[in-house]
Amino acid sequence: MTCPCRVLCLVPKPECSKAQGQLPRHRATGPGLAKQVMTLPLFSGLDHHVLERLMADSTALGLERRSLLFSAGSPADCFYIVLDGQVKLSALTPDGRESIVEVFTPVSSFGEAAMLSNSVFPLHAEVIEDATLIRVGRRAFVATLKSDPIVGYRMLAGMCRWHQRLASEIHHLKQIPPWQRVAEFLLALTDTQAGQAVVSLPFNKEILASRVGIRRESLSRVLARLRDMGVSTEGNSVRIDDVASLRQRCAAAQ
Amino acid sequence: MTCPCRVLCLVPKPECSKAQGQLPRHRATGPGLAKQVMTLPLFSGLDHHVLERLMADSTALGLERRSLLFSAGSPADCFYIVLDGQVKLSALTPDGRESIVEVFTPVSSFGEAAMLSNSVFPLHAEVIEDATLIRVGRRAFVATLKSDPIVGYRMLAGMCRWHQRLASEIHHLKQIPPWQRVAEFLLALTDTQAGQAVVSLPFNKEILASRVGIRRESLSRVLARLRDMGVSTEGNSVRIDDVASLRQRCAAAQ
DNA sequence: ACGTGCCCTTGACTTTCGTCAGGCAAAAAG
DNA sequence: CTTTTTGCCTGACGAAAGTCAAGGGCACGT
Repeated sequence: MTCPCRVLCLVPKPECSKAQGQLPRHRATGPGLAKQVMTLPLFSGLDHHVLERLMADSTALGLERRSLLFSAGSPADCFYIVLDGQVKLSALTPDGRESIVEVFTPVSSFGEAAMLSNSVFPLHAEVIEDATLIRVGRRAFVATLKSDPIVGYRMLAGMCRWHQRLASEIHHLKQIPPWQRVAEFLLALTDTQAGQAVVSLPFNKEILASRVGIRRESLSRVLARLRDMGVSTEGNSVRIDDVASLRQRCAAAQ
Repeated sequence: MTCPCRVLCLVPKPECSKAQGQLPRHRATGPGLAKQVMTLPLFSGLDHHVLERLMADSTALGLERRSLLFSAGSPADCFYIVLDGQVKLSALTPDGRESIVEVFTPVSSFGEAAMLSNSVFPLHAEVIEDATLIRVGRRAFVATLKSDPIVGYRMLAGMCRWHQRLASEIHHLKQIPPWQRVAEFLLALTDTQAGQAVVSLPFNKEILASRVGIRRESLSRVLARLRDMGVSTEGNSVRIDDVASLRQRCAAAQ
């Protein structure tokens, strides 16, 4: 279902009659929501009022698991921001198997590429965990972008930083062995620098395996092997006995 | 050595006293050069005069093999366009081994990310085949970018397309077995849809191996295996006996 | 209570990749 | 002309990932 509050009011104003807190299942509203959105690489460093102009014809969506957002080939007249839940982008291989390209968790965005290129979505997008999304319409976004040079500049810089991340992931996939990718993934989930840490996996192991580029059976084996290094898993929660030592092993091995 | 023509004149004007044809070992000059530069995703769809403003304080470089363009950590006050030759971007792993992140061949650009992010280069850049480059200075580029909204918009779209390419490469590395990545790399080098095709490798096999994410020994074995599928290699040239059939095998296997 | 589907794990087996080592040919350097 | 370097191939071996198959634990609905 579509959120009753069709037009987003990121920053409530006196003349705004839209009720706040209507985003289904989502905690932040108003300024809090804006703050979350600003953490996106695309929007980093932009002013509130610019953000409002960019998202002038955006709508909020509450979607249930298995909803199809769009499929490959459909026209890209918007892009999406994930506030809650999870959305999976996948491609269908020629023989009909599905290959998960990416999973988006809060707070992230996807589809800008297709929208700005004025083309169609190249992938399927499916909600895999009941989600709250913002659907950012093309018109206002592009209009704002064209009217203010600084906006484009900031967004460009943000995209560039994101590119570095992608490039480094490519580097990882090529040079780092799977067990280490798993270990580093786990380490990236915690802020603690030494001693023990407990992290909870942001998604199930099927998808985690896909993220690091191995089969789920292999992931099981890797996790079994990591047990010898003081990493114990139980359901969604993972306990790392000695963060520093694991970090060191990763650095040393490679 | 630095090109004697320090300031680029993409489109020669009456008052421009710089001699044309001074770019070492490079064929195109003036309008031809501009045409080449415009093929970059970053510049796609921009006008000539905008291009000139963007590149106002750019210089041409002729560099020999093994020249170090920049190393990780040095301030990013420019980016580079490869007109001729090859430049390798690499990282040094903790144990001192080198890992090649990317190789840039004509016509491509690199370093925009670091420059626009106002930070430092994260990688080493080394010329691996005598090269002709354009060094695009930060000042004029950013100034133009900030003054003209359309420029930023176009560049953003270009970056987004590039982003799709990176994302798809990540997908490949995760889901496609090495021999198939090699096969698809070869197939991507030719336009022919059926029958025989002869392609020449754009770089040596050490680097090709690095591109597809395997060791050079493995590449040798893969190429040996591909021989059974009608792919014969001899030095830099590769002959594919039946393009269509190889394509089909790639599609079927996965 | 029972069946069903989902998620995860494990074992046995196959395939492949990485590593170490050796060797060959052509080009470059002495 | 000899030596060195460079690029490439190949064999042997071990480690590791993929594949196939089976089974356990758990939540769910009936």
